Amino acid sequence: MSLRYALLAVLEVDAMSGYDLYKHFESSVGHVWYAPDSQIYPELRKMEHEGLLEGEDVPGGRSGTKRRYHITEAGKEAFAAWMNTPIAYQRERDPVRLHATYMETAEPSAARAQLRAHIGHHSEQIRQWEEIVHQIDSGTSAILNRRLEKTAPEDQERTQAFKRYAYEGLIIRSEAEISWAHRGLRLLDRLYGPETGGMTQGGPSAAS
Amino acid sequence: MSLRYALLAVLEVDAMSGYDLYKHFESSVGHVWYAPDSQIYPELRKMEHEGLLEGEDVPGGRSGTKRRYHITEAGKEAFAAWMNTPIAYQRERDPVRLHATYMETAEPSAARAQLRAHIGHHSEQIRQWEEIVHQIDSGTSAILNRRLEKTAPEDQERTQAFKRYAYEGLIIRSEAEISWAHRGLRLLDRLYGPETGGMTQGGPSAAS
DNA sequence: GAAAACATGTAACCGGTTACATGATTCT
DNA sequence: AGAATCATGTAACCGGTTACATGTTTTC
Repeated sequence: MSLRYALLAVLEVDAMSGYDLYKHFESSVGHVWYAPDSQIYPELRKMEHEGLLEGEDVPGGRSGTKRRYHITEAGKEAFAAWMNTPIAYQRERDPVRLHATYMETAEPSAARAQLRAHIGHHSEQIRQWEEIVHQIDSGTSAILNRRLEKTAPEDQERTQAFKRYAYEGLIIRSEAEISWAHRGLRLLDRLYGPETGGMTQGGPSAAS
Repeated sequence: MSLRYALLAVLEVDAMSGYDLYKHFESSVGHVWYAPDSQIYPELRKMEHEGLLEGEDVPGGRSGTKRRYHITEAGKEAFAAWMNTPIAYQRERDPVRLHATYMETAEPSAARAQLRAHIGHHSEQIRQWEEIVHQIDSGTSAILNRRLEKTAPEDQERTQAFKRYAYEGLIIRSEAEISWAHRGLRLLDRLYGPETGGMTQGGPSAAS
């Protein structure tokens, strides 16, 4: 249900085609709300039908025409209403914790691999997000700059601050995951003994 | 896709009816993987059809008969295979961060309410989970004890340790959310000034 | 006598995933 | 000439949500 608000958020800055939005999602909003093209196109049509957007065929694109959507007053209102409405919390459905709950039934090597993959995944995520935080701080984020151009000067600091704040949240979350996974690796060492039969010596030396 | 593994995990300890499982989900696995009864009943039928479970009508229940499912060898294998397979990470879809990204467009009071609700929600979660951790530690968790009865003595410590570990993960996660939300409240104070027009004085006094 | 718990479902719907389809254009 | 990019979709499927339906039995 959030896809449409992600789309509205982007379209508040600029009118765009479905393809533009799809590309946009790969680099900006997509970091917090992924959507494939096959979901974006029908959703745009639906939103147009509901009066949140207006589309017009412009002859710009490579192949004849493309459909450019711009946000309507109703669309702006819908977005503002969503922003001022508290989020409804979903009930827990956490595959990682479900898996961990029964780890005694897994092979220790598979459990270790799982936790290492968890660390790897979240480390990579943090790396990406920190890059973006850096771009936000240094004013080198093309997408944010585009948005700031359309923002009243007195609101620019806030716009920037909240973008940064959202990415900080992602980073904090992933850091918590990593520290939990390290704890899990130590637990595995305690319960099954330190890993045996490594291929090479000189693995991670004692570093807390 | 994880529902069936949650069901298999429970049925490894004991044969049960759909209703038993539904009740069970409210108190144990449901903490990491919620499922409503309307999803459990058809899934059990499906799993029976696929040979992971076998069901028999037993005349026990209040109203005539009930269908009791027990896990088959194929079911045990499917669960073991799942346990030894790394989890596939889903692409980001994070309503809280999506919301935070555009917080400059919300009314400051709504943004504050949002973050306070976030803190409230996760505080309550932590409270519940810590209670369970305490039950695990003190050996007063009926469900865990039931499982431990069926566990080989040399595996009991591990079983207990991983249950605790999973709940620790939930707690760590929520703690990270709370600290992020506090940071957000401080950010709101900085950007809009401290909250005005409170109804009562003597709100939260300076406590870090 | 009413409410809660036992017991099991169906049906409509929604959001999201994966795969397939098509065709032009621009870059290498 | 072939690959990548532009551009837009459809269709089948899956997992999950919400609401509705039904009837018994136990507890207050």
